[in-house]
Amino acid sequence: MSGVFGARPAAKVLKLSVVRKKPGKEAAESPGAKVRAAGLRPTRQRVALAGLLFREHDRHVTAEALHEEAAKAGVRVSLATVYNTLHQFTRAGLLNEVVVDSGRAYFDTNIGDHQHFYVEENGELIDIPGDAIAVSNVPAPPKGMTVDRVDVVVRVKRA
Amino acid sequence: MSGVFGARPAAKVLKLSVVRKKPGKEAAESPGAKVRAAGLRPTRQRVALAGLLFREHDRHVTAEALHEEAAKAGVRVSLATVYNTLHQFTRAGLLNEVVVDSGRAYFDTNIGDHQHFYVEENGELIDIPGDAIAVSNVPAPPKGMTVDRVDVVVRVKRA
DNA sequence: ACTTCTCTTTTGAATTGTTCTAAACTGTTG
DNA sequence: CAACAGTTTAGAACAATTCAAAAGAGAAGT
Repeated sequence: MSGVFGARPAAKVLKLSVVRKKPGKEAAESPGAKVRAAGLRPTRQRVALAGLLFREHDRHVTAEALHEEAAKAGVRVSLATVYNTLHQFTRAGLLNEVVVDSGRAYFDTNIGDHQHFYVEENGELIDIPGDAIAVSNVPAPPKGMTVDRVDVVVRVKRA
Repeated sequence: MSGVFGARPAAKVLKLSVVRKKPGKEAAESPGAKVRAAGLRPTRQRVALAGLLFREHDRHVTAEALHEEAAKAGVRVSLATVYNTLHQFTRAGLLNEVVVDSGRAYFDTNIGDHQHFYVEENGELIDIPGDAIAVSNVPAPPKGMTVDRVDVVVRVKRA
């Protein structure tokens, strides 16, 4: 693989390097700022992944999918790094892990309190607005335990 | 707008209940009968596994765990058969698959509508009485889709 | 710019949980 | 009890994820 900088047509490189701005406060936090705010070094791959992830507010990705997406965007990142990064972001509170399928992990850029529709047929995840669903009467957790969070998954299928 | 649960009109609060405890005839059904009733040949291994599984009313097992348990009980069954059997029982409505962890599948002998506490720390699953939790205002599923079921997982951790 | 220190990334192997395959086996029926 | 279809088995194959060792790259100091 050739070096990232220098040996490539300008268009591709530009897309990535233009993200370099420091003055003033951006309306939307820049990827770099987000990474830094999470207490992580803003490395090329973390910033790039953050850029892809937080472009939209409600994204649901698997590690594989993000890895592919990065590749298509011309970002060279190993799959292991994608996994590492997703977990680090999750630990840092930038992402939410959603469990809907034993077999693959989904990560959600929406970290607010909300729930999901899950279409098993094609593995699609759809957000349910946070204030839509209400769960009541959750019983007290077992002794010595506290509720970490309540996940609601509405499994849907073709009518 | 609450086009809840497919064709159900105007229901606002979903009671996730239907605790299905048969009053009189509890363990009346023999393992063999259960297997047969499910339309499966009562082979030695299926009957043995059914015997282990349905001894208690609320059991949560993984394939590995059941396989080990069988071994300890002196039943010689291959892991593949355990997997096959668990899936067949699930398809036949004798078991419920519970998704709480991307990585392993749990099977529950309680087939009534109910929910779970999940202790991530040790992978323990604890039943929440079926009529305890209520979920309200589930929005209408995407076009052409119907709600298959609503899963609620209360993740708990050491206080 | 150069060094050094530490944190990151990478590649590929290793693990884990689950499914597949082909051959051997066993209920059931005639 | 023969014959067939349904089952089981061991092990290979798989998919998703993690691990390990070595190379690479920020950050800070000089």
